[in-house]
Amino acid sequence: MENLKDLKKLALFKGCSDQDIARMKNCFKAEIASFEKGEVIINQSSKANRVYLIVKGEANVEHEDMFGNIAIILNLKAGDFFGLEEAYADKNTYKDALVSAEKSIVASFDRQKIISPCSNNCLCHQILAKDMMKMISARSLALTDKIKHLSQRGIKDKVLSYLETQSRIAGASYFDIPFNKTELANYLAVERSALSTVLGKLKKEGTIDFDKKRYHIKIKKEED
Amino acid sequence: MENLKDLKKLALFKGCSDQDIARMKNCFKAEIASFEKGEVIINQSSKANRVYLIVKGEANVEHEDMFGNIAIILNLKAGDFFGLEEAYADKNTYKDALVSAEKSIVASFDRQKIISPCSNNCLCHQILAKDMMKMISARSLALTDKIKHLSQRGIKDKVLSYLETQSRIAGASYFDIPFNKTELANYLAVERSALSTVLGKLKKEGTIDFDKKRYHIKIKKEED
DNA sequence: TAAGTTTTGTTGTTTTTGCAACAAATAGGG
DNA sequence: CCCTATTTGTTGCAAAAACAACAAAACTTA
Repeated sequence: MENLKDLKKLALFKGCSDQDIARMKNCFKAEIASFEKGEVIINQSSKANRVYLIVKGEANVEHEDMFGNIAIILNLKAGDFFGLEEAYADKNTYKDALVSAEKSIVASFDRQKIISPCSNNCLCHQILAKDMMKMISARSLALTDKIKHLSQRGIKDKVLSYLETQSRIAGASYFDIPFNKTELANYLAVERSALSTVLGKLKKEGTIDFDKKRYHIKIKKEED
Repeated sequence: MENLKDLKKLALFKGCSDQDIARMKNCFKAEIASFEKGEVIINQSSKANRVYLIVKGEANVEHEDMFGNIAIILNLKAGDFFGLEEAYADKNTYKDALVSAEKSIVASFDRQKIISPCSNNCLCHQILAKDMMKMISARSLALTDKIKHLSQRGIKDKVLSYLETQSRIAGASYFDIPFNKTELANYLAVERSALSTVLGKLKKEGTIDFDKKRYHIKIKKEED
């Protein structure tokens, strides 16, 4: 199984030997599958009995509301989990779907095995537990960030809030974002065409510049 | 310290004896303080070296953006934590403020002590660790819910999304929400007066009814 | 490179929201 | 019970966003 080397690339398993990983795969009843862009990895409202790990590629957590509108809740990259929260919080269905955003490899594990302490106490299972805690916390903070963007009045403030955060994360005024314009509109929960108009205005004003997925904040609004 | 009996009321300490709690208070370098409505418990951007537990009353996690607008990110009740995510994710400043929403009692603990395993392994410290995991996960799911509401286009859809979720949580078509109209407008990140108008329209239409903080969903929109 | 598909930009119309100012209702305190 | 502060509802106006429909550009791939 050559997927093993993809697993080993993840920071999550940095201290683990091949044997460790093989044992954990067995211990967690791991399964690995690959998906094409746009393929649904797990459906909204389905039974939450496994935990998913993005091994390679990207996937989006998406929510479809009662009118059929789809919102991208979160963009997951290699090393990110889906379904961990449901496992720990004892929820038995997923409220959102997981959709492959590009060609991806996804591992899944038995939910119960993941959250309970390991019987044959392998060295890195403890580390894994701590890492998962860290990841859930980080995700929670990321969600808070997204709420901050969505709480802005108006598209202009929303997009600037988002871009400033991305800029801060990148530590530079030039940075790439993981969304194209359509996806960004979904992420910010605004009309794509309206977003396009606002972006064009900001570019003309000289506040920002962008090309494809690369952005540049030229004028940073000063804090009060 | 009569606050001890408030602590004991929390589900968090359900299995713990007085001695257990006393020992943990010592072990975690606990401090307890009370706050009036509107009082700031912890300021946005301050050093994240403690973890806060709402012992009694309610507090809101609030974020002030660069223009001075304040958004209520989350409403915390007795038993809820603030700052746990920062502790686990190794962030050293809080991105949001914690503000007492009514008369409240808040305990705080040493961040490092909370996230590392207990030296004198008290029975319930392990349980506590698992409970915290559960709470962080539950919060993450709550944030996802909020994102779902904020992602709705228009105030009408936002408020209906929120009310339906509250109804589902309550398991009834009649339910109380923890916000007054002004707070609800903040939570949903919309103009208070516009929200008022929309609520009035929904009431007149016969879709919902409400009085004070009690709401009733009369007509449930069918799924597609 | 030509054809088809996807993404992005543009524009005009309609609807909704934000905003501001004010009035009515409610809650809280002496 | 009255006074005051807070909350809630209302209205008109201006601004912004949703929506729809289309055009241009960019990316695929045969």
